[in-house]
Formats: sequence, C-alpha cells, structure tokens
Amino acid sequence: MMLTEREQTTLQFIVDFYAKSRKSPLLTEIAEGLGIQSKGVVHRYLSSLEEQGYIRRHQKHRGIELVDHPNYDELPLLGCIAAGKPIEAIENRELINFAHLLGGTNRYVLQVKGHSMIDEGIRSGDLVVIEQAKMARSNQIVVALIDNHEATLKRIKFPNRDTVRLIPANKNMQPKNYSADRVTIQGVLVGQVRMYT
Amino acid sequence: MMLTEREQTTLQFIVDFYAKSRKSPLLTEIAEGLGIQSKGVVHRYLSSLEEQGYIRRHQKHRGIELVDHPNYDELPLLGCIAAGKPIEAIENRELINFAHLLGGTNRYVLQVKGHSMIDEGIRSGDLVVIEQAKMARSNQIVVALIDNHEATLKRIKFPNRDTVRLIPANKNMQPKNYSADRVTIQGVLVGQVRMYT
DNA sequence: TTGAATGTTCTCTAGTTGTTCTCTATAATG
DNA sequence: CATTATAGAGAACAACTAGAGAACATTCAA
Repeated sequence: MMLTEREQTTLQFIVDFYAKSRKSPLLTEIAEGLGIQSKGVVHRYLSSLEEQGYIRRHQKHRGIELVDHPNYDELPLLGCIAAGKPIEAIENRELINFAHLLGGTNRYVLQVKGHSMIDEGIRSGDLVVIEQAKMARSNQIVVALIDNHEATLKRIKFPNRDTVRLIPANKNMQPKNYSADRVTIQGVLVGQVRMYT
Repeated sequence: MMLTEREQTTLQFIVDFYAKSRKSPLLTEIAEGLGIQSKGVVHRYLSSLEEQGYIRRHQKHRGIELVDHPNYDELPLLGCIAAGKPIEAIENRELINFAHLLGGTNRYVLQVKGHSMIDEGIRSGDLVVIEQAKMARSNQIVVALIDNHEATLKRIKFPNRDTVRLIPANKNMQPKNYSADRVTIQGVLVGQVRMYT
C-alpha cells in the first residue's frame, strides 16, 4: 500500500490519460509523459503498481487496465453543461480534486433535515460538510447553537457588535436577530454533497 | 509506555504533515520541522513511536504509516441538523465514505450552468458527478444529447417504446417529448457536490 | 509473413533516504 | 557525586529510488 513518488505520478498519468482518451497509454507514452527516456523504468513502475493491485496488465497492446481503487479523490472535469446547450468541452481537461473537501482534520458531516435552506439548494437528506470553528465571517453559512440547545444551519450576519442575524434560505421563514451572547457558532459550511443511488 | 515531549511533537508533526500533503515525511523533513540537524535523532524517536504502536515503518522512504489514523475518504457523520432543533447525535458515529462517489473509472464531472434543475437543488455552478452510460432507468437524471449537438441535464422518462420525455426541474420550464432516435444518453447523475470557499 | 512497434528482462550507475553507531550535553534525582 | 533519562550531532554504512540502455520476446499491422 505504499507507492513511491514516481509510482504515484505514473498511476496518475495513466488515470489522466485514460480519462482523456479512453484508452491506456503505451509504455513510451508514459515515459514521455514522465520525462523518462527508458521504457524499462516505466515497466518497473507498472510491475509495482500491478503487484499492489492498482492496475492489471494483459501483455497486449494498450493492455493496462485500471483497477477500481477507492483512493481516487479526483475526477476529470469535462466541461460545463447548460440548459439547452451542448457540453462545452474544456481544453485542458482539469481534474477536480475532492481531497481538500475531506482533508481537514476538524471536519465532520451532518445530514440535513427540513427545508430551511431550500433556496440555497440544500435539501432535506443532503449531507453538509462542516468545518469546526468558533468564528465566522459575515454571510457564511454556519451551524449556530442558540441558547445552548437549539442548533440550526443558517446564513449569518453581524448587523452590529452585539447582534447576530440568522437568515434561513426559505421564503416562508423569517430572519431573526439574536443578542450575540445567545449564539454560539459551532462550525462553518464548507461543502454540500448529495448522492444519487 | 509514555511518550517523551520530543516524541509527541514528532508524532504531531507526522500527523500534520500527512494531513497537509497526504504523504509521510522523510526523516530529514521531520528533522527540519523539529529544528534538529541529525536524522539519527529522528530515527530514534520513530523507533520509540513504533515500539509503542503509534506508527509502523516499512523501511522505504516515506514509509512511515500512522496507525489508527482516519482514512481521508471518510468523514464522521455526527448527526442530523434540523431547522430549529438541536443536533441529534448519532450513537455509533458513522463514517461517511465518499470513495464510491469518486471510485468509478468511468465517471466525470460537469459544472452546471443555468437553472433548469433548480427545483432539484442543483444550482448554477454546482458540480455534478456523471457515470458514463448509454442506458438509463426511468426517473433517473441523465445527461442527454439531443440531435447530436444539444446536451442537457434532465430527468428522463419513457412514456412508450418510441418516446423519451425530458423533464426539467424548474417550474418555468416545460417537459418535452422526443422521438427515441433523437436522444442519446451520455451518462447518469450519481452525485452532486458544492464547495463553499 | 515479415518488419516495425511494443512489451519484458537484464545490468549498470548515481543519488537519496533509512539505519546504526559513538560521542556530547543537560537536567533531575537519590 | 554518580546515575539515569532525555536530547542532539554527526559519521559510516545499507537499502531504496530513479534512470539509462541493451538484448530479447511478443504483438500488430501492412
């Protein structure tokens, strides 16, 4: 379960290459991609990757097969999709990295119940990633504890030094002001995830 | 069975280093981080940490492995948050695993533009994870290509064998029927992610 | 079928990183 | 005062990583 630096870049190159072209690279293509002259070196990396279960090889042409590995934290960003327009292909196919969403040491997940953030696109059942924090900037969405027993997910503002304003994202609900000493911030919203089965 | 001061700071440094860069530090990096000149000293600390079960070492470079360290594909699910109610703590602290959202090799990300899925909680700017597929089940949300040049994200239904119905999630837009041969399915929505900075 | 392209297996080299020593210093303690 | 535990420097060596490239085997495509 330990990849060396070069083995990692090799694997990443294969993943990227496959994401872009839907086929496996040749040894020479990998070598070129890594700036290496010798395909023997590449072959050694591939052997190690195979031994560790990241790839399989059928000794054919473009025979490298990626094994599904739960450690990928990136996906290729293929483009934008707009209502009624074709997919704009993105030239330099970016990779979206989700690691930093998960990476923080003091983050946790809450499942949302109710519809107080519906206009923000946060629906009942969604997962929100919260970064533990005691402070927040105005306009951030926070987990706020009111009078030490009522926790809510709301957008926060500070109208003045002694007042905290918590704003739901739902037309049917009203913002409320609280004196600052009644509200404790428990965390700040850093992400929202929904999984469709 | 106690850690000395320096052993603790060493361990802390490794944890922090891993959290930031997702790889284990070199002895020299640890030495530098602790303000030590000699990697021999670091090695002694590591031996002690290993003996006491805090780390494992595979005598390679970057071979330090933290024992009992949270996987970075997972975050703890602390509970539910409802509008106006306290956080319901979940007893057996579940870990939410995002790996299977990212795991597939034939998945990619699109950034949404426009508001055709707004009632589904998918907003302009959101990232959607798409699994490449040519088929879909009724009621799934798919990337559909119409007449080979217009791609959209819509909920799909099959009213009858020859007809495909694409349904936007926006009250201001109307569902449309197409003859089946005009519509190509490019992928199925498997996830939606939004990151707040 | 045959030549070119590609994959496999080697040996060699260099540089980096990990391991094992010995030596010194300081503080706490009986 | 001697002893012990902690902390550090640094040298010598071993193990590992990285790369080059040659020779050979296999696969592909004309």
